[in-house]
Amino acid sequence: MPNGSFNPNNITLKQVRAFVAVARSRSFAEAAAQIHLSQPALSIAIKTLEDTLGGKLLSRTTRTFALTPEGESFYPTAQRLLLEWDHALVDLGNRFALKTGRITLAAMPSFAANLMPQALFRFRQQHPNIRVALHDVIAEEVVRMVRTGRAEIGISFDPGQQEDLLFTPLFEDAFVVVLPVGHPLEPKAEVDIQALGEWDLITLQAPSQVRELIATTLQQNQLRFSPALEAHQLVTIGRMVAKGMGISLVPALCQQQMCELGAICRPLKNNVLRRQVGVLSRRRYPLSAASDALLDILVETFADLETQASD
Amino acid sequence: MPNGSFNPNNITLKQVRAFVAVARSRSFAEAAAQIHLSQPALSIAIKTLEDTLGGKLLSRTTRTFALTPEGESFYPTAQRLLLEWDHALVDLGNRFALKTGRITLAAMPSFAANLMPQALFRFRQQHPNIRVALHDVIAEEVVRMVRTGRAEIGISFDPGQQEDLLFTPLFEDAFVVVLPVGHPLEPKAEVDIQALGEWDLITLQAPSQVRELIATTLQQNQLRFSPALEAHQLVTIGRMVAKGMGISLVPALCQQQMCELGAICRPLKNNVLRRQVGVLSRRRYPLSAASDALLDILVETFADLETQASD
DNA sequence: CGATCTTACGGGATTCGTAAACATA
DNA sequence: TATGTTTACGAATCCCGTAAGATCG
Repeated sequence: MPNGSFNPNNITLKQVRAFVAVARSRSFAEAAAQIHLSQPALSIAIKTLEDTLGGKLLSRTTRTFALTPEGESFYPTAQRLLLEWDHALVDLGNRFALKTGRITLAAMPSFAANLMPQALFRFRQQHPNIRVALHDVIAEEVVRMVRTGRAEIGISFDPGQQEDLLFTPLFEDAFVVVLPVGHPLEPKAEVDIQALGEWDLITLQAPSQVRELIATTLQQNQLRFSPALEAHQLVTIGRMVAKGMGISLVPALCQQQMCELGAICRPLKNNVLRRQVGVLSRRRYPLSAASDALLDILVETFADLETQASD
Repeated sequence: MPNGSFNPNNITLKQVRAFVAVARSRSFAEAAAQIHLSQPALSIAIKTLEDTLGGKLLSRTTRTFALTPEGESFYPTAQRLLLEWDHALVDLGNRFALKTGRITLAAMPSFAANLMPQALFRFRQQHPNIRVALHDVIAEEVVRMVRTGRAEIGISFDPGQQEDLLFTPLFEDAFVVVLPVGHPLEPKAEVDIQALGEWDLITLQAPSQVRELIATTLQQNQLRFSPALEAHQLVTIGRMVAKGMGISLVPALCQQQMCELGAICRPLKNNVLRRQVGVLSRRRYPLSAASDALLDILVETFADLETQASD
């Protein structure tokens, strides 16, 4: 009588859904309507399921209906598992549809403070239910976080060719000179890097690529790199410059921030100090749908951005 | 690009099994072999699943393999739910195959003590992994337990036509007279019911169908039913008879038990006191596969059993 | 006799495997 | 270039819906 081969692999979710529908409504006809199936189709689905299992789940005649003890014990289990399936699958669908999800990203402070807000604003307008955790850390830490997977994507300067990292360039950021109001260099539209030697330089304290880049570039121009003052935060540097304690070099990204702190920015002649800014991600580790969408927005918003100094 | 209609109902267990296999083995080829599918078939299964969900679960090229974040988060869930399904389905299959299960049955004491053991022995020989709980209670309680579902099947006298109960007759049990050794009636091969009036009668104390049946039958034969002694247990009655304190009437089922207690049994002339013994179950409540099997064995073992008194 | 489930059967969609094309390290 | 995945396509299977049949109360 039984099909012979009992194999749980052959059992279909549809069959179990059919069983649960029948068990719930206690009627084939009603259940068939509920799951959008003709009565005979449902009948066969149940029969096939029973044959595969090797016994009856329901005892039905034209006028009476009952679950067998086996059906009775399977019913709540089936119901629970179907619910869990649906929950898992719907959740997955929602992630792909960007209706839920979570992004962890890292960005260097200059970007995080000055450009990220507008990108995140657009992103959250389009996908209000995706949570975003933004880590604003120095460029080196951005790289580290992406490399170790603590951040899915990161924004930093180009870390160069890396076996395990992928860099998507956004734009080139030129460094600008930060001056106090009334500084002798203020009248110039552009500042020659050679002119910097005369003034006290204020730089970032921590060892960083930015600091290295400045040091290297100055040395390439026969200037000594001997910072008069050092600080950790851009804000501090801006304030010190504004107070007339010296001049500084910062990414053009920070120019508005510097102005707000009371300093003045001037571009370097020939853009002699510049660095590629872009999005970092892990090679061979695909992005989540949400991060992918954010990446799109970042590219769309900032690709080929002009970062020239201006008042 | 996506299929358009996201519907968890369309997702197949087979597809999820395919995904889990690929995620586990990190290779389409190996996974295909594991689940007995050709590589292309598996490829399509994954693709269909991804299309239905609306996004990628795996990122694969010919040389690299990785789960997407969505796939990564779905993998353990899918694995767990598949395991739970298999467990539930295998358990169900085992019940139908009588490799596991549990029966609760009730039987009146005369049957439970005298005939049930051999039936259960056969049953457990055939199905050693099915647990059996036997309630030996008086016939009325058997009926009550079956009626309320506390026992799936019961063995008792025919309770008569009942709306909610089904009675499967096994055999007819004739009552026998129980005498002490050396009693004046001992020489007779059969005892006329009229002869009983001269002796003290020992009966069951509790109100029961058996007691009622005896009372009614005696009265129909113009005899008074006034038990000299009453007891609760058959054993007690047997002992009292053996001691010469009176005679008794018990189902022929108990005859061996009575003999062992030192009493003697004689049939009643014309089998004037008899009752149908059979299996009780609930109408409209199908039996479990296990109970069904036990019912088969009961019928096979005891149908049309001869219960005549003999030494 | 009426309501309800099951069987019969033809059409359509799905799924499979083989073979060829394709893509990446 | 070699390995592993995807596309192409014909064949087999499965699944569904309509219509007729069976069954129990």
